[in-house]
Amino acid sequence: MQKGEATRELIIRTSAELFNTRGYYGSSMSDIMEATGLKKGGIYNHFENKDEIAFAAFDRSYSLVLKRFKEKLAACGTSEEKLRAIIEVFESLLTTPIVKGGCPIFNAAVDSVDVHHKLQKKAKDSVNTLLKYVEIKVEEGKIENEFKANINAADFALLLVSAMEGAMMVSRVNGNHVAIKTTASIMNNYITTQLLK
Amino acid sequence: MQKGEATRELIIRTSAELFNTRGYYGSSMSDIMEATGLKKGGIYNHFENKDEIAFAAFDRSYSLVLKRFKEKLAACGTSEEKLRAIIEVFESLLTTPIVKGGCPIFNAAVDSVDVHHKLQKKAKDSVNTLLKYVEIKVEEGKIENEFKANINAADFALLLVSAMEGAMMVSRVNGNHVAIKTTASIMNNYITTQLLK
DNA sequence: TACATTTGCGACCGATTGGTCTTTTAAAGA
DNA sequence: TCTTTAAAAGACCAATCGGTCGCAAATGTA
Repeated sequence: MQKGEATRELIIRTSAELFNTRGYYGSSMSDIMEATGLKKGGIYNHFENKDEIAFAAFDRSYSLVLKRFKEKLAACGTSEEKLRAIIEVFESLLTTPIVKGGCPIFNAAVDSVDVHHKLQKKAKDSVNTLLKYVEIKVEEGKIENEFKANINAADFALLLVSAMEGAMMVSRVNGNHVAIKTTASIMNNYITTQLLK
Repeated sequence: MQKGEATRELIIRTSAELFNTRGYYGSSMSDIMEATGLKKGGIYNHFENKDEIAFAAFDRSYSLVLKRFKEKLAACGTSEEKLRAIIEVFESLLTTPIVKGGCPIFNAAVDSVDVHHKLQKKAKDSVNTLLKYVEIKVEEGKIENEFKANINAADFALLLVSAMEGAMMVSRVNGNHVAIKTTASIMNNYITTQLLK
């Protein structure tokens, strides 16, 4: 009764990486079999179908990303520190990955758009939750009088997330960390010159 | 001897849209057959295999994107106008698409990373060409004395492209144009306050 | 140890994948 | 118009896709 749970988690952990690097259609059941070392029956004993594996894998990746954000930010005092920590976490998704292949949230979004309604719904909700999360941190900084009162929290959140995610794509395709690190430093500078009072 | 060329172009045009919306593995030969109205023989008469179709489709999309940039910018006088035109073109990739599904360059990059070496190479080169293209426009603006001398052209190009591409992903997954339009306006504002002398 | 239950194996399934090849059809050139 | 050449059709192929199921092995319980 606990062996099964361990196997289930092995499948989720393993396939999360597959899906995040190769995408939904790029990852076959055979790939999952090979990566886990299990055979068909061993996998379908724990999941109804491929979709259920993908959902479970996404849920795991998503919650781990959120967890990393929350843990990093828990150690921060000021809102400025929190925003800089957010940038650090984005960067860390490439440099010390939770799941290989960059940001699981955006990867799932790109991967699912127009081809997998249910996964797209999940990805969409997650993207917007992430945006809202950042927005709230900016809003808090305004309330705390750290940030200028006239800046638009939602707009800045969108810029920050878009820029970091876009830069992650550039870094991935180039196979190095130049773009993500450069963009991190640009955004940090933006905070200094535009946000701080 | 010219009918064949028309068919070839039909295949490229049709499959470019398929690949850009559903990705390489998400688009099957059957999909291409259905979308073009041709049968197997009619397609393989013009292309050796699926890869060759994907390459031709990408090349077409890529050159059309570059063409749109160049045409838009040709109508511009100042470097400021050119940068704002670049932002407009990014926005237009969603609002009045060359190929449905957003930016073909970044889509191909995301789609191919870790799964399709040859396509990734093409996408990588294209991404970096695009970055360099923007960088040069910024550099020109510095030379013309329109932009501040101390700004880093490559950095700004990276920020602009990353932010617009990231925002396009957000817009696509949300099924509206809010994110891309907002980011366009943010970047335009950035030009006004940070770049211009 | 004996038994019940969970877990995993692997042969098997129909459908679909990318791709080949021969035949038919249609378009060009003389 | 007649012939040559190009283009399209579609039957066919092996391999792989996601998925099922009966059975054996391992595990947990008494």
